[in-house]
Amino acid sequence: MPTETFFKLPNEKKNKILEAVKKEIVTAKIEEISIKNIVEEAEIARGSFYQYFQSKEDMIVYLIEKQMEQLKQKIEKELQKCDGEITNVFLTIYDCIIHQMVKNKDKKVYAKIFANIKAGEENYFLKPPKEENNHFYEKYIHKENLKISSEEDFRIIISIFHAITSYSVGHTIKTKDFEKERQNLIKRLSYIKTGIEKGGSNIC
Amino acid sequence: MPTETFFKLPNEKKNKILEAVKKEIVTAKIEEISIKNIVEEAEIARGSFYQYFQSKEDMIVYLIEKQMEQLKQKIEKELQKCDGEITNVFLTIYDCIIHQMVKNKDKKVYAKIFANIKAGEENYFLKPPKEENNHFYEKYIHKENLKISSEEDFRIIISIFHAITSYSVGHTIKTKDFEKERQNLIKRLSYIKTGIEKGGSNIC
DNA sequence: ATTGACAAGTGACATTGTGTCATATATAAT
DNA sequence: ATTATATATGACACAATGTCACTTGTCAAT
Repeated sequence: MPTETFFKLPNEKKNKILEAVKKEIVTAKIEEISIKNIVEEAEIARGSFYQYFQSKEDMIVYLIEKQMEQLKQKIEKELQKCDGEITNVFLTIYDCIIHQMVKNKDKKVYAKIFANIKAGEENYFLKPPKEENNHFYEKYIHKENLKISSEEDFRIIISIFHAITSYSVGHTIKTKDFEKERQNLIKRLSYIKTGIEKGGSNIC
Repeated sequence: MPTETFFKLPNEKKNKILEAVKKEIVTAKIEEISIKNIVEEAEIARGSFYQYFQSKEDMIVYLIEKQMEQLKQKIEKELQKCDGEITNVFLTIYDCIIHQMVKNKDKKVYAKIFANIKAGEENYFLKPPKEENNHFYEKYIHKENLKISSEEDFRIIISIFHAITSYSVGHTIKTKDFEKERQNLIKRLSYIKTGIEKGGSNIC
């Protein structure tokens, strides 16, 4: 987390710094992000940077979490309108993510973040389904049509959708073929649905 | 790729260098891998390192691909013994990967590699199912029981299994609860199977 | 055995970047 | 006006990278 000093900064200055950070994240490879470039761009002294952030890491993590918080809000907003059918829920989530990477003011930042999420890392946008997170999904997903006999089963099903959605996002970044990849996701969801839906035909 | 000079090196020296690289990969955070440490450990001059490798990147990529090649061979060997049932194929792949991270001489290297695979990156062990790769899977997977009406469908199904397996590997690294995560994967595979299998009951 | 030409090895060096700290400046508090 | 406290600064010590002019080793041709 940034220091109190940083948060007390006049908004204009704070924004100038954050914009400089974003510019650097977008421009450089993640591992080559340079504080030097950031302080030059933001027109602050090197020492000041360290008055605001503990370290480079600290700054990157803060910015990522900030962006992900915005994404999460967008997702929640969209999910209000969703019918609760599980495949639609995850398609909505996918659409939100892609929207941020295509239409958002900070689209390049989002793209960079998503391209750099690691397998063994916490995954901000869709947290892996732990107990606490379950009730986030419970709010939006109708469970009646699911082949589950326990909370555990529900968690497993969520994790399947989570994995497929993440995978599709990753591929979309790689191929940049948005139309095609969305169709592929729909097909994947459809396949899974037939398995998890009682009775189960193959419509999406 | 390393230079010709590197490949011409006596095996002993080559190994000493590779072991030094592995040690550094295991010890340091991926983005903090230091050539300084490597040349000290391997007892070669800094300049020599650059005679062998184009860059740090080049060296890391080479080592990762080398390890992944070994993994791939192990996977192929195990798949020979497999019955061709798609869930068993992917469970076998998962088991091979976990085996490398638990029992192999270079287990820590594998763990580090898998923990650092990014969403938007090529994924060495199980390449994303493109046309060329399909026939790798075709060799080992029986298609008769799958709900497919085209090659495209087959690819989609493979990608689902691919995503689930990757996800499970990622989680296993994170939780380190091997037993539990394997059970979870089996449940996931079982859920998916019911969807892709004609008729489809829920046995794994 | 000597030569010479090419391959391999070396470490000092220029460059770039990091995080710190003593000092300077601004702001608030009495 | 004076003191205290918070914020800003950039020079500095340190560390790592990649390069290059130079040394050393190898080996075929004479």
